[in-house]
Amino acid sequence: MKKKIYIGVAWPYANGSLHLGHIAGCYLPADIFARYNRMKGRDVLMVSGSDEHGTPITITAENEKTTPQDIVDKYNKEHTENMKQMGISFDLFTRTTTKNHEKVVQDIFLTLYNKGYIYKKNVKAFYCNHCNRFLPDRYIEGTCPYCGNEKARGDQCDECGKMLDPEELKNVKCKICGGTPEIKVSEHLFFALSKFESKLKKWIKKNKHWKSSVLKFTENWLKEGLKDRAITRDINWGIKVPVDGFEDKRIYVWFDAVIGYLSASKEWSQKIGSPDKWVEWWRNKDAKHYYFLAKDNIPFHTLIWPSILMGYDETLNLPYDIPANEYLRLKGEQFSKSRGTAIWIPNILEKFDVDAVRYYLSINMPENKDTSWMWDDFVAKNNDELVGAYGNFVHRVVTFTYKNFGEIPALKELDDFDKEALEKIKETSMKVSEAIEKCSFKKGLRAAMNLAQFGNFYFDQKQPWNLVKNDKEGCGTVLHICLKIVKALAVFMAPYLPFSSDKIWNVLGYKESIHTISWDQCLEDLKAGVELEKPRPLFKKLSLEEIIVPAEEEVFSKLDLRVARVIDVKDHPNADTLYLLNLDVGELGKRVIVAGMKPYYSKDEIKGKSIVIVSNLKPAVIRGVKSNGMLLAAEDENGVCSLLNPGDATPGSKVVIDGIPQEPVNVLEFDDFKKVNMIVDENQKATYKGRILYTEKGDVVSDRPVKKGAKIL
RNA sequence: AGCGGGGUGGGGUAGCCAGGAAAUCCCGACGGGCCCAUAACCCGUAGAUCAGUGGUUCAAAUCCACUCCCCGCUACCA
Repeated sequence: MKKKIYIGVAWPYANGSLHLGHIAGCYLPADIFARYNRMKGRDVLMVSGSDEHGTPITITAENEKTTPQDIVDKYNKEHTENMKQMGISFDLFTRTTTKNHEKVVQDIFLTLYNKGYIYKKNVKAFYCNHCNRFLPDRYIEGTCPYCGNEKARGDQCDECGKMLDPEELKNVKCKICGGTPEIKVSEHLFFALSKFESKLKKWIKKNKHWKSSVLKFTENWLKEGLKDRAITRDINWGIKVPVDGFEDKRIYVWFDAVIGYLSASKEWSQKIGSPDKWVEWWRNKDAKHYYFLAKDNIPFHTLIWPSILMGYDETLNLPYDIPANEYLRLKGEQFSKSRGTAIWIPNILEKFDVDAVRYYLSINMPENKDTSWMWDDFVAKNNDELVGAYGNFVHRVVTFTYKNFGEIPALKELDDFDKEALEKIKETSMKVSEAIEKCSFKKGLRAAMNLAQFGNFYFDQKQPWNLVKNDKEGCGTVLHICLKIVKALAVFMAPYLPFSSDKIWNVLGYKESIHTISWDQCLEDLKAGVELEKPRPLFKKLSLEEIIVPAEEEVFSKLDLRVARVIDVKDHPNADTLYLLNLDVGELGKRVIVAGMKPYYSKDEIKGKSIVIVSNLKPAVIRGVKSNGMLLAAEDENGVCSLLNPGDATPGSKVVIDGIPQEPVNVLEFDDFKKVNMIVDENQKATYKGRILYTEKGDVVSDRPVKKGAKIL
């Protein structure tokens, strides 16, 4: 029987688009691994799906005035589409809202319940009689017992930063209706994680081949002792609890999502018409289970999911390896759905070839530490490595052969260098294999790229352009070897760059897809005489200017910078360094903003001044007071802080710069604003990208002398 | 400030978890070669006290302690 490889990939949460961080973190490595193993002749089963239950989705639905089902349908469709576009070769990408999944989850739940691994326990929680529901912590507001802030949330006080238990709050209110909720006892079901502690410890001892970060993380959790966790929630969006008396509750998302690994395997079996097929992966001792996920997901896969499996059915396979990745950041910031800084898959695929993106994500994969998506680096690696080294080698070889022979020439006499070249292919095959088997994907790619470089070297040394004139046979041999290298490269790159590899395969005259062939094909002979197709360049060069400049200026144009006059200054009631400024913003009316200028300016100094504000910044509550925008101030490397002075421009008038159109958005996210880097120049003028900010009355300058290059925030 | 992750030639990195001849690869710089190829490719040269200090050891980038700096999350960053 063929070796079985099971690949489970983290389930993307269905309340937002996928971004590059998701792909680099788990989908791409999983796909590389899957494609490689299929070529190695192993039976691969790779599954995942959208994670579609839980509170955040219900909140998104409320915000968008629609139903959870709509939200989930929308993102499941998008995720499915994006996975396909990125070339992620799932055997099944499903969702947690299927009947099958519900059935499997309930079965596991009930079994664990009957075995005593799930038990009832009373929990105190706030219940709103008016809304007729239990309130999650974040829907509770009350007076903080520590600092007296009246708007502390159930889980935390924004004023003093203390973590709270909802019961500690005084004057508790329901955030939804404003009514007064009461504490009610609610019965919930708990999963007895603690009962698995010793078993888990034993099991983990056997898993020394895990990545150190995964091992360390898990051991830390175990050290602190495992706590039983509530696995039911007082909401109505989720899987029904198959226990009497829990009709109003649902199974908690994290519990249902991990079970997707099993339920999806079963669903896949049904879909291919052999419903018991999943057993070959799950009850076969020789099958190996791999789980791909990002670091924030580690304990769910190293502790919780194994516990569920152990408790449910001892004969099921536990994870063999969990090569969790770190994070991919965008220029130092983490990719995240909740912040506006990500690069979304739907957008990026409009602009770039999939394989170019896959190449950069692969060569830059956050295998051992966080890495960054840097646009200049993306362009450099695309142009110098993918296009320059790999693409160019393939193209120069195929083009040259096509022009001079039109077909694959025969292999004749070999000299030592030729033999070395053929040996190099074998060697690379081993290196790439070994690396991918160990989930060292970067290493594998690099090994393949080295072969491309060697190919260029060989081609150069052999000078076929000279040979063709007086030794056509010898020239043919050289090209035959080069084409063998090209063929091998297509195989080695197939897991990483599936689309371009397929193209090369066809150019070489093969009719089938490269993804159906065996890895060992990389060493097999080429048939002389096969006609070549007319070659086209595989990859395109990119230019940084086209990519990056519009992106940043786009953000600047969203700003609505205005002149404002300070009418009044007060101390912030709950902060040492903050003022409340009452501003006159002309046509935009009057408003209050919070400003951290107390250490730098006295009240008298500020009062009456004209300043510059970002008027369309998303309002934020800062220590209990809502701030409607923020003022611009400069701070230099010595810590000198200065307001920006718009001269005697009228309140409400616009602050603009030349060359960038003004298209202010209604609400500007703070994260977007942060991307705009304005500085003070040597003449004390406020600038963006070397262009001076000005109003109808003249240039905006720094109120106090600051050093050149002072950052404006 | 709390938690987490890092600091290796100009930039980006590998190696460090299982210490051993002063260190990998890519880009960049400089010099040379080639002209088949998407002004691509090939060869050569320069360039690192492996953040700092102290310790363990016959031996440390690799182990331990402390310090400094950077980044992410959280926060009276607005």
